[in-house]
Amino acid sequence: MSDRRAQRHAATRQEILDAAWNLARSHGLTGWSLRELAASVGMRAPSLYVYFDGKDAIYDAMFAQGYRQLLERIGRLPTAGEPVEVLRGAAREFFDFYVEDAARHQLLFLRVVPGFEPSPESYALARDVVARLREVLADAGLDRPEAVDLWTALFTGLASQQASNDPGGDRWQRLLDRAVDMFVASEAPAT
Amino acid sequence: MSDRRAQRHAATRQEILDAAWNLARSHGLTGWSLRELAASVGMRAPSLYVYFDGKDAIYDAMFAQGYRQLLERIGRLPTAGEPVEVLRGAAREFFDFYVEDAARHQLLFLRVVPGFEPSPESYALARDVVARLREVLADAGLDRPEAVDLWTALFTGLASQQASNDPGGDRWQRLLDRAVDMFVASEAPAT
DNA sequence: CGCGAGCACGAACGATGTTCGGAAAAACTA
DNA sequence: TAGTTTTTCCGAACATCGTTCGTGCTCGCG
Repeated sequence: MSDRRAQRHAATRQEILDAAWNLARSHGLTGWSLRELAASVGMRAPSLYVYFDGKDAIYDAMFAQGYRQLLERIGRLPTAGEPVEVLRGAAREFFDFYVEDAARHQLLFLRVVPGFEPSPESYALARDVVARLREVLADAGLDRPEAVDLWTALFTGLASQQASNDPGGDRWQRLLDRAVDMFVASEAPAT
Repeated sequence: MSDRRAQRHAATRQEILDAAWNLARSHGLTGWSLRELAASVGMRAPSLYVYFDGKDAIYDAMFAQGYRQLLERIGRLPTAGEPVEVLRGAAREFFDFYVEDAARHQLLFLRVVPGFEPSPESYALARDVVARLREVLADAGLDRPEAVDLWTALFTGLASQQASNDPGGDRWQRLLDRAVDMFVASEAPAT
């Protein structure tokens, strides 16, 4: 029952989400209003409350969608091969994901939206990403518990810097490889 | 001439800034209004425009003040001694500064305030910090140009994680030392 | 047909940052 | 001291924001 309705419901929800992403990319993650978003899908602001409980619920859906995208990308990462090459591939994948959409990076990894806290269900997706990353690092020989913390801190910070600094050619590529070298070097000769 | 006036002016500006920091610490960096801030210093909102051009100007003054504090702290860092110990001291100083005031960390290193861009004069202070950090790292043997980028990315990221995760005893201390080890290890045996 | 559920809207509320004009107070000048 | 100018402060108001309420509208189903 109510199949048609549920389908139309979901479709329009996705249209609103897509429009919200477009606004976030063009006007900044928090630089758009519900009235603008509604207008961009041919509605008025109150009608959005049929599909979402409020603006924070929209951010929450975007948060979940972003982490689902990341989960899919790192799920395709090859874990076999030379460890340092595996790590370089992972580093590049993370960095690209961070950099290719500044608004998404701010929503997922920085805490840019003033009142917003992700829901438990959305936050679980974020923890899935950390778990998957831990697998990748462990397969490459980085099995210490703090490796994943250092890794995420480093690459989140690097991506933030790239967003605010000038893109100096292949500078970031070299920086990435050097960061991976740092990880590998710290693992090899230590205790 | 107009000494008395200028002095009172500056004093009240500082009172407003202090009250803004208190509000930022208790209600969140963006969780306060001009009306609240004015009330906390015995004024009404429009009167704040005598001392600041608007809310962003207040954020800008806070931004400059925060970087002046950091500049003073890292200016006192000892640069003589065993390199790894110098680096550990610097790491601890940076991390402590980041962590001891979450609102300040968000204002200075993350881009949490929606419309705010620091003024050129305030941004120059941020570049002074980077320059000073470059000196410290170079004195300790880390003189590659990308060292400072990796350093700031790593510690900004670690501080952000600490702010959102649970404080697990001396876990962060070990993480810091391990990060410094990573830097030193990457410098010693490489090219 | 009638009816109930889902959808969309206008109007409005409280709160926000900001502007304007005028009143009070302070500082300076003669 | 008296007059004038500058500085400080505030009430009122504006546009915009997220959000709520009440009301129609349009379907599909009996």
